[in-house]
Amino acid sequence: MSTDRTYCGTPRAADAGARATAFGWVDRRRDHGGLIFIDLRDHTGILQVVIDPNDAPEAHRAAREARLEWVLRFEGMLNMRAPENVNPKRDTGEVELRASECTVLAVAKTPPFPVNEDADVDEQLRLRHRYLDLRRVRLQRNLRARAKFSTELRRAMSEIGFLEIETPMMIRATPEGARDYLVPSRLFPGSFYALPQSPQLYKQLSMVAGFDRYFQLAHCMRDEDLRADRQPEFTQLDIEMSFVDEDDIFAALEHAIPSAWEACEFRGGRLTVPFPRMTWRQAMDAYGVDKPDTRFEMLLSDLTAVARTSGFRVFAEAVAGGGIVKGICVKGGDDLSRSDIEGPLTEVARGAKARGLAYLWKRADGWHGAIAKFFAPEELDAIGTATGAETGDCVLMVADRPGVVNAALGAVRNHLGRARALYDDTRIDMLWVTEFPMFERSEETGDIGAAHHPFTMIHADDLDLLESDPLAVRSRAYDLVVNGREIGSGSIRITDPAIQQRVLAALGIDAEEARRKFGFLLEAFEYGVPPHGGWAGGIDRMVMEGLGTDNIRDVIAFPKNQQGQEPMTDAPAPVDPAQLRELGIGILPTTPKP
RNA sequence: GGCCCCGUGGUGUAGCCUGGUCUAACACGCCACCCUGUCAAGGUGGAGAUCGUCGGUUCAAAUCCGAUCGGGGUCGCCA
Repeated sequence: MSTDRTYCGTPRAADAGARATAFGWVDRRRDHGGLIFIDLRDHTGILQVVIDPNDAPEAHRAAREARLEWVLRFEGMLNMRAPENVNPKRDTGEVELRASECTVLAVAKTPPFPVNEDADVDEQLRLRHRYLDLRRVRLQRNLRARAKFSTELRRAMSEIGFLEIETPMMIRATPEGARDYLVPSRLFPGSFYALPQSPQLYKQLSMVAGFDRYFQLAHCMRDEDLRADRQPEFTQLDIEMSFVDEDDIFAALEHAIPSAWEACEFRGGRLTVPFPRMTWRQAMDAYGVDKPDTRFEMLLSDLTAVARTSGFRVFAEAVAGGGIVKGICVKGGDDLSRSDIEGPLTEVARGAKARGLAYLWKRADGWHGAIAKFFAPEELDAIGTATGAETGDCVLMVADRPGVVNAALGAVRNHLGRARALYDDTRIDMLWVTEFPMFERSEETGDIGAAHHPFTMIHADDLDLLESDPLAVRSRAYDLVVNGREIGSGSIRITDPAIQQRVLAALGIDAEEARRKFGFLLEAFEYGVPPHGGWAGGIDRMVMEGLGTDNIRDVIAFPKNQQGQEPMTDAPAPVDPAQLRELGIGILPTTPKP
């Protein structure tokens, strides 16, 4: 049926004069009573078909019945259009197919939303008819871009000696990390597989097996609440390498990601390699966040010294209580009104738990603002010097615990960057953030947990702090950050059993528990483990960034909604009781709402 | 679980703040007829909405109040 098929988007002036057969969906029809024009659409584009009742009465009869989204086959002659009929808005606008035959391959109901235009439609409805949504130009483009990105990543990884190894989808539940999706075992009632949150342990075992350079476009599942950039199942570029340090891993990714990125012409962009590096400490100090958006300046400055001795009690008391004071300088911020600052900006700062936002304007005649009177002239000068404020600028300050100060100013900085358009939207800043802390304390429980994971190697200089001051220990974990978003993370792993044991001890995991949870990994390491490290990054998020969309569902063919349901197939759904019985599973009665 | 936003014909919106003139408007789509060079074709006519649901206030509710359901965003969560 498809021999000699002419794709709708392809014919050009040079093709005129040939017979052609085209297949596609009706994008639009214009029925003049006599002549009928049908815009025939496939994934390559749109071709105008003319059906003239004098030439082809049969075809005309068929075309008269046709409606939007019907599937048609046309046979005819590709003709040049008369000059006055050329449509310059369309790639195929110089030609048209003069139909001799028209075959209706399928009729279509009136679609529930327009397929032939990029209208905003309720997302639930789009998901219910995802096949129609995917038929639209935008998702066609997104998913084709994604496929190309994946293909190019595979090609680039293979090119530098990486081997793609598939790891299992049904594995042992991991005790740490996100909530697992469970799969019941029929042969072992009461026992469960888990779907992988990542192939972490398998890829490390591949290193023990001597595979040396592993990669996979790995599907991962995590049963956590969803966000605009988070789906319960997602795809990672997952890599692991033996006999390497950070430089080798960065170099591999600085080959693969830019190759794929540039092949896809994402944001017209070439990427500059190597990607800049910054330690976690530098990121926190200067940007207030561990995923800095380096597309614009407005760095955080430390004002603790000035604040300590100032007459502004809010500042002085914060410092006396062990807190810090930092500020950012908003260039040209003289246009920020008191209500701008006390309204939206303070709201942003409060969102990060800050109690308020202090502000000073530097004008030609000196410093202004409600708190200016609490500072001595030399203190104001010091603030100006530290923040780099000049006449016409505004300084915003927060005093609190270091964590709150950084988070609040970091959030205000990002907000202002966006609101004041401080960067060029086509710009792509990729950077490595290195030397993350090894441990962090849970706000809720107060317990110490692994910031990355328990197999992350300790920074060589900090080994001695492992027992005395674990929270000060730096790890050899790193993130890749793009325009202020984290898209992936990795680490050099621990392969020294003594260090591993000390890390587990710091986490409060004793030898017995360790054997129970990760015994197979620790045992494998006893048989000759190469030093190794790796990284994993979200393909979905990279493609989002590349295409400039904020919604992860726009780069996934069949995504779930925010409740984790798929409205098209209506999953999840109850199953037959017999199926449950076979698995030895009973359903508890749901707790009635009070 | 908390907070914020949204819910009006098939689709997208207006109307809601300031209740009555809403017997709910507009565009697209749909149906019929007319129309031989359009390309967001055009013309004429038509069908299609108890305004998410329930309750309350009122002489009167799309409009005000409460609850609830659905969707989205976000915080928690995501080693």
